[in-house]
Amino acid sequence: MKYEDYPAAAAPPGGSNPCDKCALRRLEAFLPCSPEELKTIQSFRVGARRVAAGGSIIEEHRRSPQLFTIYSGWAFRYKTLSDGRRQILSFLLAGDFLGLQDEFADGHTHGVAAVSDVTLCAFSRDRLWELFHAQPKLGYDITWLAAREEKMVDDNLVTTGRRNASERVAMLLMHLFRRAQRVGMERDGWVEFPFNQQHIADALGLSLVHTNKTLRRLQRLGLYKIDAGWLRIMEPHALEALGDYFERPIRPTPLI
Amino acid sequence: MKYEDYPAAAAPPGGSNPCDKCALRRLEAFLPCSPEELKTIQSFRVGARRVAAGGSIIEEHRRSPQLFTIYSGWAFRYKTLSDGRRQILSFLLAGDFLGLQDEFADGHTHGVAAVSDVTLCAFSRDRLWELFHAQPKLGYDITWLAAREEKMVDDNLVTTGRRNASERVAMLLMHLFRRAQRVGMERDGWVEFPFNQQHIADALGLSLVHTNKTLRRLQRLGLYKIDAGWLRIMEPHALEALGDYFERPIRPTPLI
DNA sequence: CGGAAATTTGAGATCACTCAATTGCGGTGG
DNA sequence: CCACCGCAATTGAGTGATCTCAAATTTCCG
Repeated sequence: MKYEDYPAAAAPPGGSNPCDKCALRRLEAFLPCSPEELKTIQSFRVGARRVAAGGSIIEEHRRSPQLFTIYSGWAFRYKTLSDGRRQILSFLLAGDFLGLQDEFADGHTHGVAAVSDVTLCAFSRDRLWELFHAQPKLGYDITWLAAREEKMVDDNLVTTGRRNASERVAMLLMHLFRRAQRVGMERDGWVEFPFNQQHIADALGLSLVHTNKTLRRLQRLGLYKIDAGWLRIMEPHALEALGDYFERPIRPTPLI
Repeated sequence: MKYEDYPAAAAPPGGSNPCDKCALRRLEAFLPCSPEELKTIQSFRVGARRVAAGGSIIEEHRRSPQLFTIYSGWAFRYKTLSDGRRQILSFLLAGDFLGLQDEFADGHTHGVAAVSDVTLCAFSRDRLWELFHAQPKLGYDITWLAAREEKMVDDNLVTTGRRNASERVAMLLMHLFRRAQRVGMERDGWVEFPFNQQHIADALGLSLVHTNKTLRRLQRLGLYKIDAGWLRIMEPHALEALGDYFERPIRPTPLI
């Protein structure tokens, strides 16, 4: 695995001292961070990266030399079986930290791909241990993020294992909407929604055709609207009840 | 949440200085640990707990005041929907660390129940942060364990989302066998297998009846045997190929 | 030995899948 | 400006895997 295999780091978003000025840190969704921690994060950071919609962020069977925090855009983690069946494990958006699993498993974890154009902050994997050592608090925070991500996968597992098609779709729409809302992506009740039906099918463990039919049914019931890549939830309570999924207000989380 | 709600800690397995003498630490599956780390772990430890087969280790909607490492026996993490449908998220056995998710989510994560009789080492949740602070290496190890657990849930999600019934069963049998083998539970090719078909169905997202029929089919093909609560894999290659699941030798992991 | 729980089997219903064709839409070249 | 292309979305039809219901049968346990 060589660094050169990766595109050169682009200019980090936000100028020369980006972590200070990072727009994400102004959101209520994220916990404040001491100047000292910020400095450590900054030194851990090696640059930014931009991946076009549809592009690959981490190859499925390769170990990325970097860890990332998503700055903007939607991505997803996935695994494929040898005959091509694909399962999306979870979706990622601003503030999500990725690449950690690779640290502890010898490759063969999961791939990450961009749905929309994605901007990422890149961190040096080599210095991860150093980070834990220098600032135990940041280590604790990373554990926090890992636990939070696992909780999301747990939820998805319940969905594919025990919910029927309508319930799955209802739950996913609410889940994605709420998460986007949380990081300030809502505009007049609409949220950017760059997913196609194949993404949804692969996330829910359904076929493309059945996903389409289910999506249409809920749309005809007036529960949600999708227009030109934007999503609006018309009947949040109905969708939550249908999916038996009640997202409680999420506590602020750390931002690395 | 009061401590009194929990049964009093029983005598820790292994005597008065158990972490030193812990039988698990002699296994190749676990990384060695410096005397200093061991001392910190020891001080973090508040006792042991024993839960009878079928008993509850962590209630689904309550925050456990303790974290645990499994010392012996099989357990599982699960979630239930409001109408009672249950999904098993993952199985736990010796060396697995549990209760971490609760640290970062306000309850409402998952329940943990014992399949066989289970013995656990209990740790004080209050002192978790202190542990990260005092021994960053142990914090790093806990993150490692969290990432490893997430990887298992990822695998299960692929299973319920994209594998058919036979593939699911094949993959689960191999998975459980290999994990038990890894921590020294194999005896003459057999491994203790205290699960009933409802457990398997709930883990795989199948109905009980269909699980039974699938299990029988694979058994009639001579791929495995179950006898008096013990499992033997007769055709590992066939099961691995069927499940498209090839467990690679797992690296030694930390043991907290 | 008796009773409860777990397993097994059969039968019919249903949800989700596959195959196949059509429609809608944005982009592109003439 | 329009015909044409490719991809995503949509719809229909028939199939099949899995589910539910129901009833044995076996195993476990007191």
